[in-house]
Amino acid sequence: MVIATAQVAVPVPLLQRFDYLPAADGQLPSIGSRVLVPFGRRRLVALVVGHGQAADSPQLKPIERVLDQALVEPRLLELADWTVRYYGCAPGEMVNLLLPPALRRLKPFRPAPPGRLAITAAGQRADAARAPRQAAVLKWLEQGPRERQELLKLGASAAVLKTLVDKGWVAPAGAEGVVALEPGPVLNTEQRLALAAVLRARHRHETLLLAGVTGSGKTEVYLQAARALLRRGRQVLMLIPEIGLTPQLIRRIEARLGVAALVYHSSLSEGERLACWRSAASGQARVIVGTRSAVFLPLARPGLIVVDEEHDASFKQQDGARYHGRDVAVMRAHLLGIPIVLGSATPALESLNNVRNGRYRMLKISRRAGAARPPRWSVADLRGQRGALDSALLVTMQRHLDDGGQVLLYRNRRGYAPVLMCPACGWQADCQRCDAHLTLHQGIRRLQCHHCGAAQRLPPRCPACGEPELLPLGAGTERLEAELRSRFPTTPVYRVDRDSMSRRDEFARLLERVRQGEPCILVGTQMLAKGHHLPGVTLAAVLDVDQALFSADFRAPERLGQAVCQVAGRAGRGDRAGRFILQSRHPEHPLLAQLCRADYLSFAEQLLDERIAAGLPPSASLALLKAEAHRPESARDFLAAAAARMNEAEVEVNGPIPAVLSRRGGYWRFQLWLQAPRRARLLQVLPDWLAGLHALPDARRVRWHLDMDPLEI
DNA sequence: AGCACGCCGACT
DNA sequence: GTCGGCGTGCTC
Repeated sequence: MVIATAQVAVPVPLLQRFDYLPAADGQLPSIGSRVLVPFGRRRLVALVVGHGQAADSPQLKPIERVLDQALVEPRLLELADWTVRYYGCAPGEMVNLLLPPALRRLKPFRPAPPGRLAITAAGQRADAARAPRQAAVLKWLEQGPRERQELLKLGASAAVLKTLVDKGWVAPAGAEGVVALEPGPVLNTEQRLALAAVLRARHRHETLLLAGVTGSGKTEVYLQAARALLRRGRQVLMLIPEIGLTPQLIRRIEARLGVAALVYHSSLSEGERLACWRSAASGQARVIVGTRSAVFLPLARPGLIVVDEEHDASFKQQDGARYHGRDVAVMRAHLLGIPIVLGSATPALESLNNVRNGRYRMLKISRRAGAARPPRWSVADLRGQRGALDSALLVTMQRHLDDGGQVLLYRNRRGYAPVLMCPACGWQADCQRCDAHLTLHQGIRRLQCHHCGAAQRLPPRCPACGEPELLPLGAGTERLEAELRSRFPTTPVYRVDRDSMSRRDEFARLLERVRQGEPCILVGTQMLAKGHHLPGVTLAAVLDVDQALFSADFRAPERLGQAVCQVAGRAGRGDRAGRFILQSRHPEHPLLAQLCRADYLSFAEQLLDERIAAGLPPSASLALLKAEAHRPESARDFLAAAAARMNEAEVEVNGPIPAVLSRRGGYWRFQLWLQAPRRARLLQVLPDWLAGLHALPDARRVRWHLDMDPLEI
């Protein structure tokens, strides 16, 4: 006998859905319902993803309770389903993708009091003359939203705050509605054309790649497009790579669009995430800015998706469901039938390839906004130089500082020195658990492994031979900072990296100070290069590009070009001309010549030709099966068994080969390359193959996962 | 992933 | 005599 069942995605790493009988009331919950199900000896929060029929069998259990009928709308379910199938992960991951943590808990979630409070429109009209304590709070909030903690410190009591929230005079910041509007700049011709193209697509799906040089005012295009859709009552979702500078972005969006913008990312508290999730689902949140996980936020009236800095690798999730936020966003816009704008000064080759094959439309902005001009480029030859800084660069720096300019130096290595060596016996400080050197951090007198986090005190002498003077080799940002301080004693030197900017507002405050315009030197890592507008910077330099020139990773040239162009893009964004210098010991390297000769887009088009010629992504589809184990043979044998089971002529299998970092955190890492000229074919054969791997005896002894469209090899 | 069951070594 | 190590089996 067959009976009707609910197909349920249960959050376990198994490749099946599970069938359940209706709950005690006999009704099957509708698709998208959040349910509580018995699972083994446990009870789990899960999602109904389908209805079906199954042969009646004693192993079928009834759903214990329906927590929310039809909580997740079908199109979002479809998106999550596409994601788990495309990336080869367990259907149960859908639960993690679709529900905020608060709704994945067994216990009903008690929302914590909101972090930031703001006065509402009703609160502004309210007459609280008879309630002096409430009036005081309203007065404080008239100057802008404040932290709850801050209000309590000022003397508000929790009871007063609760009363105000209950009356609707005060609300969690972001839900308060209209903010004062600020006029924006006038768009130039290219910006207007880009905006017009986005607006033409407003009733249908189209992927628009907004390739605008650094400083070209891409954000302004997003904002005006967003405004048009907001006017039609639609919501706008904007994805950004990292949360570093969201407060500034939020302020700008609110000031220009006159509506509250909500933030969604994983470092919010569970309560805040839930509030944002609900607000997005209800349609109350008009603009939502978030990191990749926000791509799965429910939207009542979606109108436009924007992915800013679409080339950025942080859109790729590196654990759990390893999805690419940009690519899922494109799929979502497709399912919703709405336009999506991918913006970048340095688009990913994947996106450029999609322009070539007609899937995306390119919108170019080739000139900077306002009066700013592109910086002048040159390469400095580091050969024969003793320190990490070329002497000609130092002279140029001095000249720019004397002229009242600011200098920005990029070095992609934090710490004092990447290697610590004994000059007597050749010993080097290496990580015990990784195939890597330890980085010297002089300030805290420690050696740190940047791959596994291991740290130890700085040894007073060589552990191998007793030599007391150990030699730091190479220079990270910390050493550069010290060297710059001694060479420019009267100029402020600011270091920007994860070590020096531990608190988020610290960096924001520094940027604020730098924008005052006083001459200074900024030295830092990625953090410094990403999208900041620093009009006072007239000179920017990349201090060492050489390791990228000879990397084994086929994406290294692309990443190098992106980093270089982003750093160059920091120079000359104000009214003064900018200068950009690349330091290298291989100034004649063709890649550098190519980069300097052309703009990023021609450089990238050429790289794309080379990739296509070599049959590498994005022309071919690539997936990596990555495995790691304490014993190297376990990982290698597992992958070898996996390789033997792939019997598809169209899928080329390579490996197992050791990963670039062959040992990390005590695990030996290997990978198997699966490459196919046609993505569809690869996707077709993967599910059965993966299911077979789960059944392999070694599958439990080895940590492994599939990485579809890997960015890190 | 959890969580149980099960079968072998050092402890009150 | 038992507490607990982790191998392996199962989850609608």
